[in-house]
Amino acid sequence: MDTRERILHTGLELFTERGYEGTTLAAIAGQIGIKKPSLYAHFTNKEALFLAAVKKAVLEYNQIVSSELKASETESTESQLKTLLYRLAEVYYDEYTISQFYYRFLFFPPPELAPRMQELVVYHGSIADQHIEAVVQQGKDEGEIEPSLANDLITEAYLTLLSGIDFDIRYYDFNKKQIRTHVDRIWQVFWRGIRAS
Amino acid sequence: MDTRERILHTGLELFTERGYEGTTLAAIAGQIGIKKPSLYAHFTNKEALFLAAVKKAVLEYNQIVSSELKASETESTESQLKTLLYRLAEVYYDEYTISQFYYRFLFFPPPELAPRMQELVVYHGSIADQHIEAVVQQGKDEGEIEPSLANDLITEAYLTLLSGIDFDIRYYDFNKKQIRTHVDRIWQVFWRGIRAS
DNA sequence: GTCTATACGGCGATAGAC
DNA sequence: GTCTATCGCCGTATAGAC
Repeated sequence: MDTRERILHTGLELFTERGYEGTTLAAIAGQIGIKKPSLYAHFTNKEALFLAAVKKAVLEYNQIVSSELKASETESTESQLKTLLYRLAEVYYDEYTISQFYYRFLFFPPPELAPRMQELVVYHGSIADQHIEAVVQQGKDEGEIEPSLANDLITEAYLTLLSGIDFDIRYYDFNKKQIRTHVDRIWQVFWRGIRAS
Repeated sequence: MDTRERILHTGLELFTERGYEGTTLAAIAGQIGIKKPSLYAHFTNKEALFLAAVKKAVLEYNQIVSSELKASETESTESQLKTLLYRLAEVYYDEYTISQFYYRFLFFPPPELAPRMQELVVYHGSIADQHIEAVVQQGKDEGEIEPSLANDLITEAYLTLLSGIDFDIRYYDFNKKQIRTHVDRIWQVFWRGIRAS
């Protein structure tokens, strides 16, 4: 990993933990074993460093989500949708820094940088949307899912469920095992809500 | 409102918008028309001011949630649970500063203050838990809700749905009308999941 | 309880040698 | 590309008059 990458990597960690104003350039430099002024050989200033970290986080996070979506196997629709919930929830643990950074600054950006950050954020929502709608349609074709419920309605509910799980992980500080149990439990209600009657 | 209260009020606003390190004492003082050193007549230092704001936010937020819970009327179980979702979601808009402050610093506290903050946070989860379980039980008694689903299972799913709505408001930047539509839509799936078959 | 004046440190950023 | 040295500014916090 070259120096620029090491700076971004450490920057992501520290910005995640301490926020934009709470993170000093000296701390970033110190953690990778160089001095503060050396950073300026790689980035024009603190803002540019931070925005480069945002770009990296957005790209990586979307890539992680995409790869989890693609990895879904050809199981039953129910198990496919449920497995996807596990996987996307577990991104929080397996890619802790990226996902914490992503949500921290998506929800609470430094006000003066918010305009320039929005250009960098490409909503992955639409990618997930399409994928889930396709699985839902497959579930209908196979007679597993209630045909009278519109695909986009089911997808919307599913994504809100996913949001809720994401929220709960942070709010209740669930560990990986607790999250599995949590997903298992609420899935019973959700599946009952969309399965063919 | 006395000066101490005005300081806390403005502090909540600025901490919410700019974070702990991003908020300066001069900015707080300036916004209420006094000078920076005057703050020290009311709080021993910045940390104490912030922790007092945290205490205020936690108390007010829990009070708001509690009063929304108590306000539920004697309608059908379905409409009662659905109305509660609207109300709790709309707290975000009606009490924007308090609820943003609450979640910002619950999820992303200044690391050095996290220990002292935890003492101040009393989870309102258990209050909501009990209330919702009672409504669920009532729904079973009246034959509206599927009796084979455990009360705590339904409550857990309901609260995750609420978390998801909270998350979506912030993530998609929904306005009040969009949130009503969103809740209406996902409620169809959730209700189908818990209603008596 | 508010003010002016000021101390003190740490911040982002630059200059210039190697 | 990294360093030492240093600048200028602004942050929290204190002293002491009114």
